[in-house]
Amino acid sequence: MIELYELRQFAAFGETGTLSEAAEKLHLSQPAISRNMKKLEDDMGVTLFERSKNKISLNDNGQYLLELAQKLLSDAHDLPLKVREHDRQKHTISLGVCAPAPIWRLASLIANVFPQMTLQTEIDDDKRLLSDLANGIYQLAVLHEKPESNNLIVKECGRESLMFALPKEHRFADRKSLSFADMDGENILLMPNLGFWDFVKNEKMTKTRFLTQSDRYSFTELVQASSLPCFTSDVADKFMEIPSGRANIPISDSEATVTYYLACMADKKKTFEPLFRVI
Amino acid sequence: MIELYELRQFAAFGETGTLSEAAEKLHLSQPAISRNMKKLEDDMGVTLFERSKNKISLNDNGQYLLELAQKLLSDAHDLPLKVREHDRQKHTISLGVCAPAPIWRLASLIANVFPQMTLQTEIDDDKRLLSDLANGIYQLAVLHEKPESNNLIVKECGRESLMFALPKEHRFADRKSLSFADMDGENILLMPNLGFWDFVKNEKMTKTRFLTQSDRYSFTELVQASSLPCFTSDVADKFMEIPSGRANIPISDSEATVTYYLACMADKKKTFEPLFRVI
DNA sequence: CACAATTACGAGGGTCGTAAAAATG
DNA sequence: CATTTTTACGACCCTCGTAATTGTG
Repeated sequence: MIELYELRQFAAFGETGTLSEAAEKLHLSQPAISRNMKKLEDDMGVTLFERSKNKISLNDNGQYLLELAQKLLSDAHDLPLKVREHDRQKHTISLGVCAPAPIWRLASLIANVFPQMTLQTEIDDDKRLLSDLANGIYQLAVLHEKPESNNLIVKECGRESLMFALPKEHRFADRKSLSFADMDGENILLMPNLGFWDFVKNEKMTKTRFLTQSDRYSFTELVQASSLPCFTSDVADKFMEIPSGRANIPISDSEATVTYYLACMADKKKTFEPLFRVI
Repeated sequence: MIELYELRQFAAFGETGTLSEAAEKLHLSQPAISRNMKKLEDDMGVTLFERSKNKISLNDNGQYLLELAQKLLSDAHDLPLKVREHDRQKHTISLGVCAPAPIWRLASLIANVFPQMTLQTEIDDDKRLLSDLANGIYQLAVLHEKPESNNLIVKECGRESLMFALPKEHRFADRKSLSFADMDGENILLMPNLGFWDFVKNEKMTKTRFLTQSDRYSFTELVQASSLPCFTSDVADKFMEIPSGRANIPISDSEATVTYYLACMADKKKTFEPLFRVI
């Protein structure tokens, strides 16, 4: 019977070129490797080595076995990792979202309903969210358009209205509302990874120069220090620490207000029913 | 370190359902399996079993590991077989042919030029022969159309002219030549696996009813006993035992005479040069 | 009470290391 | 003569088996 330790030694030899180095690599003695290579050769039933009196090297069969052995050893190495990953998946809920805001409320709800589970969130677009929900990468997804599929369980989970956060001295600071067009062309601070909200940047405010700052902490610092407009929303206003001294002006465009929908596959209805009930 | 013997025991348990049966299957004692399953579980770092006091079964992780382990064990099992097959390939020349006739002469030539090699032949159509030649399944191929590719070494290796072998009492037995059309509609004995010659059956003699007999010995028996026409060729006439008492009538159609071409990949020119020289 | 799993302990196989020999450049 | 492989021999690890224990249907 072939055992992995033999293949490990064989691979070590194949990678080092001499029995001595292989032995050193594996913290074994040369004779041990020498013996086991003979045994391996015997088990394989064909020659694996070119042997001269004080030199040994792989022949064609050996080269071939080396490839196979490396593949097998790699698979064997991954085995515990895969099983642990499989186990970990059982204790994590993977949530895909189309924008950051829905996470804030859902995170605490999920933590309450499934106290022993850890939450893993990822931002992606609606299309990918739906397909990755179907193939099991996500157990839950938050979309901004109500999906029409009868193997999904769907429930509204909040709305969000985008606003401009303007410094008091801004010329529009006392407006009751603004449109995207009103502000288009200004320099605006922007936090990236806004999910589907990126469409504003790409479609509604094409003339605007956006200054992005990826780190969330740095971003709030920047907002405090700067006199540039930035975005906020009613949801952000409730859940996040808002830069003081700014006027939050609602955005009049219909696209600035969205409804979020939480979805899971129908076959997981029972699992997530407790969550859907408290939303 | 995980070893295969542990996975073998785990797989045996997974397939039998109880430690006792697994032990019996592997000719081991239950305690041995019990211990090793604990060790395996320990090495994996997650629980693999549902344990009650006198019942043990796979949990979800265990089920998952079972799949992975079976795959790995299967790969490990194949390892010596693959290496032996690889070794065998070094001692065999694989020859693809488009029809049986070229084999007869080539077989003895190859045996003379490469005495230590064994010859393996297979019949296939020209298209497959060329692609399988390129991807290394064949080292040599015999085609009936001269291939135009500059990474091939090609040389003519004989011609073959198809003939009808008619019993003396057949109405055409004293003809000097016949066309496919002349004989179309008769009942004809046919040996299958004729390679590209099948086009005759499929295109030239569509009205004919062919009686096939796959075994070569039975076929010659049948030919002796029967008074039905059959095919032969000038090459077959030279190399095979020909049914006596038959008239061999050449076929006048141009398609009934072909030239065969032996080909190998250009990078094997040196290997097969001795063979090409004697053709 | 038959059957399954676990625990405890001793036996044995096989893998390892040390030492020595042989061969090479 | 340093380096490498192979052979020989003894030690020890580790896996196995037997026997006993516990628990279940």
